[in-house]
Amino acid sequence: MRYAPGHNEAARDRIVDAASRLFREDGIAAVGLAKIMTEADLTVGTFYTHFKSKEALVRETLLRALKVRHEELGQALRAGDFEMAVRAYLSPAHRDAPGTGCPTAALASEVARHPRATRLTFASQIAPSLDLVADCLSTRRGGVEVSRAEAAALFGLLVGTLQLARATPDRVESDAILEAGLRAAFRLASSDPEPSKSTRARAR
Amino acid sequence: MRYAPGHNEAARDRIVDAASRLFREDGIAAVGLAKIMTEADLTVGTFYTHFKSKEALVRETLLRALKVRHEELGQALRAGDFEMAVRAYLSPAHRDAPGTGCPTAALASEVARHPRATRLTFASQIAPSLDLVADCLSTRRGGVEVSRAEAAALFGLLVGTLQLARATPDRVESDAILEAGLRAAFRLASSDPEPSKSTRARAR
DNA sequence: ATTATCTATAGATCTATAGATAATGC
DNA sequence: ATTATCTATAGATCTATAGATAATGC
Repeated sequence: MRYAPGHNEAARDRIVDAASRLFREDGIAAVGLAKIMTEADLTVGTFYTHFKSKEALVRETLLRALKVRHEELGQALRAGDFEMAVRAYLSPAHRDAPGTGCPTAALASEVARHPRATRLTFASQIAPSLDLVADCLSTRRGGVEVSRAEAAALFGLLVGTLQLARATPDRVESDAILEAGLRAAFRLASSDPEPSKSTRARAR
Repeated sequence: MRYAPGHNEAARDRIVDAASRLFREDGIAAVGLAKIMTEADLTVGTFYTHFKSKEALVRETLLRALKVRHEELGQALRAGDFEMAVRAYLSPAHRDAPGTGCPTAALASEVARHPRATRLTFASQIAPSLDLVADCLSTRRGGVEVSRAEAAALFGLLVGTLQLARATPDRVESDAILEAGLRAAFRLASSDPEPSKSTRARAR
């Protein structure tokens, strides 16, 4: 080790932090390495002493951003504040700050088009968060078993609703979507039983 | 008019059709005009006799793809087949065919980063579909008024869940997400009342 | 001596434009 | 005569690499 200890790690961290924010703000395909390296106060050439390829950086940013999110979710849920966590997710503040917000809402559809290795990284990192949500749902519903997939459906609601709110140019309508998403999320998370066949038939 | 009547329109249609599919499959930023024009059996230079810019083409593809989707949704709902429409949306077939599938699931997060004109096109085209869904929900819930935003929350569930299923590399887990999404969608669409405060309190 | 950085560049691609060519109706 | 097409190219950007330079520990 010749440069000061931690020098390499510090530079690498700056690259990941810049990429993590830029990818979420502008999309992975739309952000070039030059922009990332400039934000990290380095020149482009240095990139490849830290990462094998842009795709390796993508995996690293997903890894780190999803880990950070998982920690925050764990804290919120251990505090018993499921409703607060959902409210924060579907808040105007989150909608307006994609760069520091949920990586899934910002990048899921793009990740779906990336190589299998990247999708595996993504899936392995959201799994623990989904399990936390599943446990939380299970408790709220009085102990009934809740699968990871069922947690994914609730998460899907949050992700999709946030995306629609972000794509909606009218602020008032966008706010209304966030609030309707909140009500729907609480309904899904509630302990109410599935609707019976007779109730559904009557509703037609 | 000197070329055969309809010549211009036919070429323009081929461009929009190719772009519409490619954008949904690979993302807008990831698809170049050269690829689109090759798929349309033309050379790049011709692009600008049909569109002012790539962004104008993006607006046109959103316009057309969302119109097609709206017609299909209208047919399904007029046939009274809300459940079938939801099943088709969260089907493995739809998950595996993004190029001809829902433009919102494929492109919403990217559209959110595009210029206001593009977002306005997007919003104005999904609005009628959301209104159809709102009417359908209203009927299913016995006539209670349902807002466009509430329909957007249900739509958000479908969009987000489909995206998660697409990003999930494990086929079995991906299928499970689609099925959990279905159950959640039917629950949101049901006539069951909102959970009461006491029920929610008990669930903790 | 080692290693992270720099400059410089390769080679491909991107959006967009200019000017020549080909296809048609008047 | 008009217009959609073609070829060719400008100028910027993209990912990635090569080789020189600077920063440190031994």
